[in-house]
Amino acid sequence: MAEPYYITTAISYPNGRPHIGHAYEAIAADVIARFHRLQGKDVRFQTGTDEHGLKMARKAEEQGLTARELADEMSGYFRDMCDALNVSYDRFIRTVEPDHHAASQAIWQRMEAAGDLYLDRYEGWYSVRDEAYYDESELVDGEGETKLSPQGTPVEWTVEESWFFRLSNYQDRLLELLKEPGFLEPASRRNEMIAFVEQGLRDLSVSRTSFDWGVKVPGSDNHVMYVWVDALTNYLTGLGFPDQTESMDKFWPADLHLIGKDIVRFHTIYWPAFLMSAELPLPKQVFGHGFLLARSGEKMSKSAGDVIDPQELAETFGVDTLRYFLLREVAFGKDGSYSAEAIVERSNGELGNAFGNLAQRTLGFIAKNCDGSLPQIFGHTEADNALFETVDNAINSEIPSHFEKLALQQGVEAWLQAVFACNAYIDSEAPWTLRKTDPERMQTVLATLYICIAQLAVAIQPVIPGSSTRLLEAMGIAAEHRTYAGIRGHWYSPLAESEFRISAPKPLFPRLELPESE
RNA sequence: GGCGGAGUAGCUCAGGUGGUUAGAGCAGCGGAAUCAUAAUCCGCGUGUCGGGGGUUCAAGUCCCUCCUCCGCUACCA
Repeated sequence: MAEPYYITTAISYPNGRPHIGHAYEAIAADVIARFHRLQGKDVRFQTGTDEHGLKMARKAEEQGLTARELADEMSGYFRDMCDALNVSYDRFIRTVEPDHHAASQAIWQRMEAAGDLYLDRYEGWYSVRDEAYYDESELVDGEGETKLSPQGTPVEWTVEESWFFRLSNYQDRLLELLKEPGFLEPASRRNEMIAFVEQGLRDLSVSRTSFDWGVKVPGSDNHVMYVWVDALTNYLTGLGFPDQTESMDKFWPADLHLIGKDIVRFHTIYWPAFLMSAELPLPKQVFGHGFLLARSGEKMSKSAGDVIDPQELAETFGVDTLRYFLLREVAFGKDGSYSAEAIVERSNGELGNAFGNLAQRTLGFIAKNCDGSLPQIFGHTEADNALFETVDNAINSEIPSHFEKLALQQGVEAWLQAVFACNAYIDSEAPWTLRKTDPERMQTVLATLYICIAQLAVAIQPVIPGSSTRLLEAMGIAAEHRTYAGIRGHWYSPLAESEFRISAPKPLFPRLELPESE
């Protein structure tokens, strides 16, 4: 039975349209999911939207909609984005779905049974305008005796009945967990969370009575759960929790929660504590990726107002080009920047000139000079074997080990180096000269390239699935050979001896021009 | 304020536990080739490794200090 692998993105809060940051996370998760599928694993990949909470309720009110109507509309945009970006999720979850409410109430009841929930009062300085409580230390003095929030809005001492979670009970176990190497990556985030726990954990207010757009607290109908309690539970809902389903057995605990660096605390402190309380296994790894900044250095977020529609970017530059760019340009885990110039440069330089053109010149040459039949092999030289070794080392060792460690940028870099090696090889072997001087050697050189190109196309499938598949189909590579293991097998000679004929190839990555409007 | 991270070629960045002439990609310059999406290949870098001080036979790599930028410092998500 294939090894299971469960990966999730954070679920997006759809109080605005998807922006490039959402696209980045979805694409990165998709690349990881596709990579593990190619490794032969049984992958489950979940993404979705987190639709409860005060902000959604308020937004709906502003627009004269019910919260549900707004959620339905907005969630659709996120799903459309995933589909447009070729994100291969197994389930797109919505927290408004009945099974999710059931799952959230079930985990609540388990936490309650463990004695970790109690009813008390939450009091503090509340800003109506900010809809947030502030700590005494954060307040600034206003005119006279008044206190103001850090945003300068008025605050008043407010008391609200609330359920609390005994987060403080889990301090020691959380510290141990956070210190486990690998649980929280990249490591730069680890110290922050350790410091957070070490300063002492207060119990967490986990219900609200001031609005009702959320999951009802079992037995306390006037309370809805704090959105994070229900949001985090989505990772279980998708597997059928609380039922002891086959999926639960197989996929829980999750192998990877891929999230943005801004919500690391919720995933590495609150979530593990909830799971400990509910006596459920903990996720194996949480990875907090960085933010995408516009070249100007500003954060591409909905609040900044500089929303760039990812689907528009995909239409302008191509889905695969956008996917490739995001992985190649940004060191995974760090912040990165994007610009039309940078996308065009990467696409033309690496996808078009290096890889696309390699395929084009090789396949075109074969189509023109071998009557469309695949060339024969008349014994390999040292140069051939050196190239095979380079490519094999890339696809069998470097790329997988980098991807395994979520060093996605370096994985793509290793792939590109192998592409460069193929271009150097074709130049030094010069089949266009051999055509006149040594036709047999020419065939061997072309066959060598054919094999290497197919291997490179397979290796880069997770990143540019559409283009890779198109190329592999044009090359006659059967679906069962389009895996890391399959493409290293013995497929070339049978293919060459088959009825397969290659036709004149079409450019894989057309040359891009910089859009006028940028 | 406290804790943590970063400052390396024009640009983007690599450089575990200190050790031969500090590296890569892009851009730039020169050359080769002409199969190909005018794409490719080869060659070319005297950089105060943020400033200053120190330890050491030897420091980008350790210690001290200063400057600049960034992250975290709980109940919006």
